[in-house]
Amino acid sequence: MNTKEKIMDVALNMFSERGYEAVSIRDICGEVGIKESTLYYHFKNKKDILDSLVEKFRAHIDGLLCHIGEFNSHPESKSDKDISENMMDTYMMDSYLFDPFCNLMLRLMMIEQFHNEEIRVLYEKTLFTDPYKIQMKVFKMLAANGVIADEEVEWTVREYHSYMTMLTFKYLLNGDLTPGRKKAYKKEVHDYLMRRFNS
Amino acid sequence: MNTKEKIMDVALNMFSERGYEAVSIRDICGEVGIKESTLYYHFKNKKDILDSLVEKFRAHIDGLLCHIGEFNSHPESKSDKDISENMMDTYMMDSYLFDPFCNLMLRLMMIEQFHNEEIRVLYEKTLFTDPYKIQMKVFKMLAANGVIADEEVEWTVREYHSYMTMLTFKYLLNGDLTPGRKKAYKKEVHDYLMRRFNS
DNA sequence: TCGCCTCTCTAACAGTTGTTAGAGAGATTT
DNA sequence: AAATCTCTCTAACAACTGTTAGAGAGGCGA
Repeated sequence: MNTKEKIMDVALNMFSERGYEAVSIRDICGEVGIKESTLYYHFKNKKDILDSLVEKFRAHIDGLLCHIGEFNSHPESKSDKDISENMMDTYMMDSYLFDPFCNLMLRLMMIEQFHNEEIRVLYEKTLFTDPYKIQMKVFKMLAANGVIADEEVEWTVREYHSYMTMLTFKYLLNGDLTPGRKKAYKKEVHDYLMRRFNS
Repeated sequence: MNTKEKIMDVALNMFSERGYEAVSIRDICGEVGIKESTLYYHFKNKKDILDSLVEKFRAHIDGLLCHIGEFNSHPESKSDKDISENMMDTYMMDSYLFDPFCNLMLRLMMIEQFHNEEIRVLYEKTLFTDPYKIQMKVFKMLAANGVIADEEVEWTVREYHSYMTMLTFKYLLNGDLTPGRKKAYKKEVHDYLMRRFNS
């Protein structure tokens, strides 16, 4: 990890805990182990660090969404049962909520969205719009395979989406992401899936 | 509204948009129209403003929860139908989510919870634990009145709670609380209630 | 009228903020 | 060997931070 990456890593950790404005250049440099002027060799100003993080995040989720799209068009490798059990907790929200970079970016976006419209739009897309779209895609596929009825799709997706969103805010975007909270999240997801789709 | 109240009002508006640390004493005093030293006559330091807001919020929700408790013990004044339609969107979450003071406090708590354990606990209680408890109480009453089956109560509450929580984050705690977002929230609540309990 | 209480002011403090100019060290290219 | 490029440093800047000492003005009861 080079200096520029180290700066972004440290900055994200600090921004996601205390907010962008509350973190000083000296806080970041102290943690990285460089002088302030060195930071200005890699970034043109403080805002540039935030912009770079947002840009990196965009590229990151574009990659993930693209990967999910590919998976959806080649589902033959798995049985229907596997899809309903496995896909949901492996390929949908978890992949970008458990990932440390995405998780910290979401925290940062949760803080900054109130006074930064660009971040607000990205925040809404990442937590609400995109997951809903992906989940809709998956459930439509399940309906096409006869696993659930066509007319149930819309409200099944809405309920599923709301449940996962609530669990995300309650366990993954609440305080530190401790092993305990991760475990509680996984248990709740499992309990919901068992009751809703395996009974 | 006296000076102290004006300071708290302005401070809450600024804290809830930019976060506690990002707002300076001079920002607040400038907006209120007083000199910095005057602020220190009313508050012993900056942290004291935040603490006073949290204290005021605690008293505020205690009052609301108490009021809901009273209402629940005198339900005779309404018919069963009224309860299932009216109580849900009038007495449960809306009362403290639409209220401007509570809404701004929740935004502030959303920002500060990541580095303030006291606020994190209050945040979790306000958005997750308390609403779930209240909703459980209401649905148990509905079950006692034969409106829904006893064994359905737990998961009905879980689903209802998750749906309302998702809508809260999506519409009431996302960007400015515009009339448009308020209206969209109400429409989604109405659609959900119609489908889930009136079909 | 006197002193007291409540509230606001002017003026300043030491420390922190984002940012820049310019120099030096090491590696790579000419 | 000379020149260039990449990266880091020292040292400073003006503006801003939270906070305080102390004075002044208006209203109150004695």
